Amino acid sequence: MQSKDEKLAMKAATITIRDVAKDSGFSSTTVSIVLNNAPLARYIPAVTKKRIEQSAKKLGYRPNLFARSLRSKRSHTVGVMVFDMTDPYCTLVLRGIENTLYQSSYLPILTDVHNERSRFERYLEMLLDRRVEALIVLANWLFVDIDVLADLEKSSIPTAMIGRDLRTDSVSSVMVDNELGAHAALEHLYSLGHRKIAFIRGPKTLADSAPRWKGIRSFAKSSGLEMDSRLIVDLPESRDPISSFEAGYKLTEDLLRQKRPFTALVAFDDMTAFGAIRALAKSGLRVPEHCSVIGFDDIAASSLYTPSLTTVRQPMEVMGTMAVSLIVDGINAVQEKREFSAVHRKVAPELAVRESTRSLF
Amino acid sequence: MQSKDEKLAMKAATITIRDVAKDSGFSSTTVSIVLNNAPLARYIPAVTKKRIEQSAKKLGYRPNLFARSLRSKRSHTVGVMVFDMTDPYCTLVLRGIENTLYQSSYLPILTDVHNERSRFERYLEMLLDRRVEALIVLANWLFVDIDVLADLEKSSIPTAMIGRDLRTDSVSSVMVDNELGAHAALEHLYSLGHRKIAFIRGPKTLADSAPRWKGIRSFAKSSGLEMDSRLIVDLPESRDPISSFEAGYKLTEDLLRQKRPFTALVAFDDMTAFGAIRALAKSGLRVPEHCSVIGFDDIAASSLYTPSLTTVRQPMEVMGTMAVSLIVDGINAVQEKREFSAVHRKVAPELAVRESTRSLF
DNA sequence: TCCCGAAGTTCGATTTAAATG
DNA sequence: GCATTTAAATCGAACTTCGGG
Repeated sequence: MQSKDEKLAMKAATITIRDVAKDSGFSSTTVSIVLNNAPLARYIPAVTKKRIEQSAKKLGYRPNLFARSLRSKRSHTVGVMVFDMTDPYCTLVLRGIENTLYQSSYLPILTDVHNERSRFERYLEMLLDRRVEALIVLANWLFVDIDVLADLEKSSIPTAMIGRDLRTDSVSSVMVDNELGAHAALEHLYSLGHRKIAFIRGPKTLADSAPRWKGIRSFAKSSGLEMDSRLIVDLPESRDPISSFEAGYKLTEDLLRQKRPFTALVAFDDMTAFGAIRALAKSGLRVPEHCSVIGFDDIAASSLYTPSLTTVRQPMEVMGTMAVSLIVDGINAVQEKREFSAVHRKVAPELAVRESTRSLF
Repeated sequence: MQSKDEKLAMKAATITIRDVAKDSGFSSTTVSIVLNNAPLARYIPAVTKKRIEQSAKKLGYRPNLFARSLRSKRSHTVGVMVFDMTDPYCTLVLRGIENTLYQSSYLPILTDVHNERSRFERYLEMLLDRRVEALIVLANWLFVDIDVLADLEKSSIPTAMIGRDLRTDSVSSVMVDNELGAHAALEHLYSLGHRKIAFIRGPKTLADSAPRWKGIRSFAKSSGLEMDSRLIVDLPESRDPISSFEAGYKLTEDLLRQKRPFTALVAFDDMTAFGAIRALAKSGLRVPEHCSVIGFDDIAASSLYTPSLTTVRQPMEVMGTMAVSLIVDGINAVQEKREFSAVHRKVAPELAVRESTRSLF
């Protein structure tokens, strides 16, 4: 009894292909062929097509995507896994992802892993259950975790990772060239006449730390710059990106207490730079008058800071776009049963010179 | 020929309920009942259950959600529409949404409308086609747009809007109490001894502007504070939240040029405050030594700024959580065929006193 | 009536195979 | 054989109905 009423109500609310068939006077097969412009549509006369299209529009027909996906095994959906949404680094990358996906008519399912293994696994399962056609992993601030990669590999759908370079041929990656960026940062300070330079390096376990330091070393070597090991400190390991602000503050205080003069400071990233600037200010040191500071990333806040922060910009929006185009290629390859192998892209950063560094000349 | 091979390959890759039925020796009906722990499962002996569960686990069975959704008409998915993803205001709200959704096993589909009508409409259509069970709209920095509301209303699924107060009983809303917040901001400055105060108001067309100004007026009236109309300026209308930084900078320069002294400045939001601080610095005025500055929102950058920004905090994560719990209630009501009407929540902001304001006493 | 299990229908669209003139 | 159209099978799970003990 109730079910009869329901059915009527449903019919009123949701128009199926059969309703269009009935209204137009053709079979649902023909309607499907016409509306999807399938190969067979070649044989269908224009009048028929018009009649069907009019009925569809009149009734406001919208195909049921569950039914369609059930048959086609496609979801037109992409899973996006972010390791920490509150990291300011994410925002622009996400916009790049969203924007490019939009153009390809895919929809992103966004998950935030909170840097937790269990969340990662549960989310991965949920996404796979929903048959996302590809995966984009934003591995900002992620510590070495081989297992994560293994989980990803066995998922066997096109996957791109942003922010880590990998040596796999199953997972693509998009990375900034950390070495180049750090090299450019130090070169910038050197060209402004700075010779006594302090360094706050990244946490040892963070993938970005080593290449950035390598870039620093390489410039120092080629220019003959002497580095004072007492002016080199390391960020502690932490799961929380905000903590690099606090650590930057504390480490800068430590540096100042040593009374070894320095005229410039290279921070591991922008957050660390902000912490350093705060510590300098607390000691009555102004940036850039008393000390130049340079960061890395160019998060949104950096250009808003007073002084605005000189930094090495990661082209985040572009990186998001690149990741999407990689996985879209992957999806197409899968669709056409072609082989495809992972691609590893390293993008060049760009020096953003602003107010926090000044020339000594 | 190819299809035969395909079928075999598929069978190997994707295990259906029938495979479990075959393996366990029971019918697919029984398997379904057991694995879903349906009401009828009461009657099924433990041995049978165990056998079926073991088969399912052994084969790695995962139910096909398309098929399930097709029958149940449920997607376990929620659409999230953000008007501008790059607005720093979004991040924490999104985390609140994600986090709460996670606990209810819903997945968010994130869309970024870029403040464009056409994108809004296309995305709304896409989300509805995917049968999202509810909608959360993050209407930060959105200008009055009646049509948007109308579109939302006719979608007839539970909808919550964050950042706008509405007078509808079809769309719920979660808002900060702007009036209270602005009142508290001015009260704070007044209690520190400030009497000559400049104001940068929000754009006239932005919904938040009027109530915030009302809060200012109400405190001024009750305390007898005199306001100098030449120290009151308005942000221009713009689609881009970053622009409030630039406008804040420019307007503060204008204020300073007037040579009418002021010891404190109330900015419409944190971005505006950052712009103001930059302009003050350019004129050699230090914050808070020469001028106190207070913002509104408490975006992530505010506590990282030097000086750290005193501001009125919107409990953004909580607001995200509230929106989710409203729409989850809505979903449950729909499921149980209960009536439900929109709820309008106004949450109290909290004054975050930091370094950018100081006492004159 | 209670317990256990299976056959068959349904959800809505796509596709194959086949039937018309 | 050709243009035009359609009945029937399919995708995978869930639910309704029914039968035997």
